[in-house]
This record gives sequence, structure tokens and C-alpha cells, in this order.
Amino acid sequence: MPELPDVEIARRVIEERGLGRRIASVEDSDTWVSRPHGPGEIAQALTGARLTAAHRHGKTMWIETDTGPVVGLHLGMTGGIRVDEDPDPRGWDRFALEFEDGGRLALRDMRRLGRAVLDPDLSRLGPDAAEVGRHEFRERVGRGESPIKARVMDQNVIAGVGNLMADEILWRARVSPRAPAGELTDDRLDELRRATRAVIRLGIREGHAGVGELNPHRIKGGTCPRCGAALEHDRVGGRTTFWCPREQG
DNA sequence: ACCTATGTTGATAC
DNA sequence: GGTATCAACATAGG
Repeated sequence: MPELPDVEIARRVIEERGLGRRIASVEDSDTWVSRPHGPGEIAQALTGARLTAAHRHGKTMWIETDTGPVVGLHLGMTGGIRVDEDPDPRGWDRFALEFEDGGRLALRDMRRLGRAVLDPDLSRLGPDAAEVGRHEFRERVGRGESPIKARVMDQNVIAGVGNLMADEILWRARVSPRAPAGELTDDRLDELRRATRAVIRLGIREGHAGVGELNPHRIKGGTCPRCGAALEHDRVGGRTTFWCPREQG
């Protein structure tokens, strides 16, 4: 689920329902999700602190506190943020801040590919996909020999685009996912950026990343919602990819 | 039973 | 350095 729009929604939830609340205790015993921290380490840093701000860059979120420590949160593949809900009966709450008012903020994540860490390292993330400028997009995305799809999903290049959004973006811009990134013209790159921004805005408005016209047809036997051609599917950049061979050939 | 699939990321090898 | 592959995790489905 989580791509940039999902994470932005989660960030807003934290902002609206978490800020100002004081942490009484922290559930940080899942040391896989909280690696490299040991059990109790995050709790020690955060207990007594009050949440003061919630930020996002790409798919990474972080929460600031009035005493200094920063909590980084990543939703991984199946993670989500839950505020003031009962603990998950299946044990999928991998990390939680428990507030002195009795409420809690949980990272619920079946597959445990999410992360909760102190002072997250954001240095290797490219510019946020929702904010990146035209020039920078051309420079960063339009280079290299790898397929353009791999390029736009590379978080070091631009941050926030995942597999589903990448297919939607490429389909909208009528660019083949396999096109070598460095061979795209500036015009094509500008169209890609335009589609990226549109898909992100749509996702945020609708409340999740799995939106768009292509997405419902992203199944075996699916057809292009524009021209009706049978969609192709294969692995590109290591990920399952659907595209229209007629329009994105 | 065994193999595949799945929205992410990172380490590792060429 | 850039690129590709695999592993980490848990579950569902053929």
C-alpha cells in the first residue's frame, strides 16, 4: 500500500491527532522493526517527551519532540499508522507510543518491513517526488542505462514513487517502462514529471496511492483503458510491471 | 506440499 | 559507480 500519498495521509493523521501529546511509555520490543536499537532504547529517549511536529520526505516520516529526540517511521510494504485504537489482536502493532492521556500511536505492520528508529538518516533520499523541480527532475531521472521505471522508483533519485504509482505515471506519460532513462528527451521527462505530480495529487486527494485509471486494469488479462489493447506484463527493474504495448511501446 | 505472488528497502556481487 | 539480484518479513493463493 504505502507510497508517497499514503505516507502523507499518515503524516497528517499524526499531525492532527498526535501533536501536543506527552509520551508515557513506548512499546519498542520488536528489535527487528526498531533495529539497530535494543529493547527499551527508544523508550528511554522518548519517555516524557511531547510531540511537536510531523514531517515527511518521500516515504519516510519523522516526528519531532520537545526534548530533542526524533522518531523516524517508515511504513514498509504493509504498514500503517493507527491512533487511539486498541492494540492489534494479531500482534501486528510492531511499535507504539503510549500517551499519558491513555491513547496510543501504533505502527501496525503485518510483514514487519516497516521501521521505527531514532534520528533517521535521510541523507540518501533524492528530492521529494511531489516537490522536485523540472530542471532537477531532468538531471536526476534522465540519466543512466537502467529502465526508466527503475529510475523513477529509485529513492535515491527521487523519493516517494513505488511500483503501482510508477506504472500509472509511465502509462499516463506514454513512456515504455523499459526505455533506457538516459535516452529520454527533455520533453518526455517533463511529461513524466507532470504525470508524477498529477498522480501524487490524486492519491493524496483520494487518500491512498492505489488510484488512477490504469490501476484497476493492472491484472492479468487487463486491457488499456484508453485504447483497449491487451496490457503486457513482465518484470521490469525487478518488479511486476503492466503497460500498454501499443501506446507505451 | 510446494511454489508463486504481493504496494519496500537494503546488502551484496558483478 | 551503476546496475542487478537476493534476502528480510508474513500471508494468500494456485
